[in-house]
Amino acid sequence: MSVRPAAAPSARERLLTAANELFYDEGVHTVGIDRVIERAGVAKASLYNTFGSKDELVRAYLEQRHALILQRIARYLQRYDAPRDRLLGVFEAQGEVFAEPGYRGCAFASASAESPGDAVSQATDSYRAAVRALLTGLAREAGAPNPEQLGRQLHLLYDGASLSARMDRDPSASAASRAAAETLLDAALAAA
Amino acid sequence: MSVRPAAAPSARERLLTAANELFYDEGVHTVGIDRVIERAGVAKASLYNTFGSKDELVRAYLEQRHALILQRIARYLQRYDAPRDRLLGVFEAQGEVFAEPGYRGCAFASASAESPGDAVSQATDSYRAAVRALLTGLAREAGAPNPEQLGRQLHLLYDGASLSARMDRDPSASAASRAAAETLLDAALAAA
DNA sequence: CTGTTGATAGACAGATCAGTCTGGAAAGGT
DNA sequence: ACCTTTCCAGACTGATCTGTCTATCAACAG
Repeated sequence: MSVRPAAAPSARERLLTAANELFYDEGVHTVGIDRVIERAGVAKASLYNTFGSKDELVRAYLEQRHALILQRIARYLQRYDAPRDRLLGVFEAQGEVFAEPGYRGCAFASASAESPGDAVSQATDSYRAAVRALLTGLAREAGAPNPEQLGRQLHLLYDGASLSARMDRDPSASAASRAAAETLLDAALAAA
Repeated sequence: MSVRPAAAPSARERLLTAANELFYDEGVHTVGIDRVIERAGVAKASLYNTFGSKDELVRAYLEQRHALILQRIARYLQRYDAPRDRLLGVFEAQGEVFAEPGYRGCAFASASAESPGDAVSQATDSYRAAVRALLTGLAREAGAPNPEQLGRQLHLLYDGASLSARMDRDPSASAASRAAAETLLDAALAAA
């Protein structure tokens, strides 16, 4: 909202930063309100004035992650021109994320398992629809005869890779998913 | 242990049954000890004498599910002879599970997101290793030149299907995963 | 009949959580 | 200088959770 040049971040921004770190690292359910406001250096009343409830703070946390993830992928795909490379680049971008030291799996999958509720469900549905649209669009650009079908299969790989990277503590899941995506893409193009 | 013909189930059995229903339906973290013992019709002291802690009860719950899931797949695969059909049958079996009314995703993925800890981690690692071995073995029987690689890719699809079926509330994820598995298998065999 | 074993019901302790409320301080516009 | 808005610090409520402990009861072996 504000156009502050480099001033102190607002209470809202500090809360979102703290929530993002704590919720992702330790889990939405494990981390209490007190931990968040302590790290943000903010009064409890400010949190409830700004967000209304913990559920809504969680929603804002997920919406922020949604935006950051898609930005990151878009930035990564800029380095490629060929549609085929751009499609496979999604899985390479995932590999970068997996390799980061604090990777703990898909924030949406974790949050929806930890604390089901309307706010989390809505944020999750929105994120998943965006990923699906991205993959379907890339499949279309790559010339797949049935982009919806290929997009869905790629989404399965995308989900499976994030789950596997977390549960097996193995970032190389992205290499396997990239290879599988390549196979699926080639098969789809061959059938055209 | 006991060889009772059809007598009353032991406290341990009743606890496991209650834990299985409640933990899976509502989440490991959400359901308290009191709910479990109430449904099992068992005293709290009996639970702690039998399992020692909630974490160990969760471990027993996951180990029970591990055994039941693999039994179910094995039973399903008995109807097929051809290695190719048996491999793809894993994804059909998954589809049966997805279509059940109370399906809420992979119990291991949920539990490890909800309550990380040694007991859950160990049970999860064991389950994932078993699934990986199953898929790799089927890939080998089907004649894949690199069964480990194909098994891993199939595991990605298996994980992705369970995550997608839950998060999108769409049991047809298994049809997409089966189709993708078929494509991956054919490509692996063609490369042989 | 009696002593032992194992189960039951439930109170209790100790900790933690979300959310409300009070009281006061700082900042910024007029 | 004043006033309004925003923010901070923290006490407090009521609920919930795991795990322990006491006390009672039933069955059964000797």
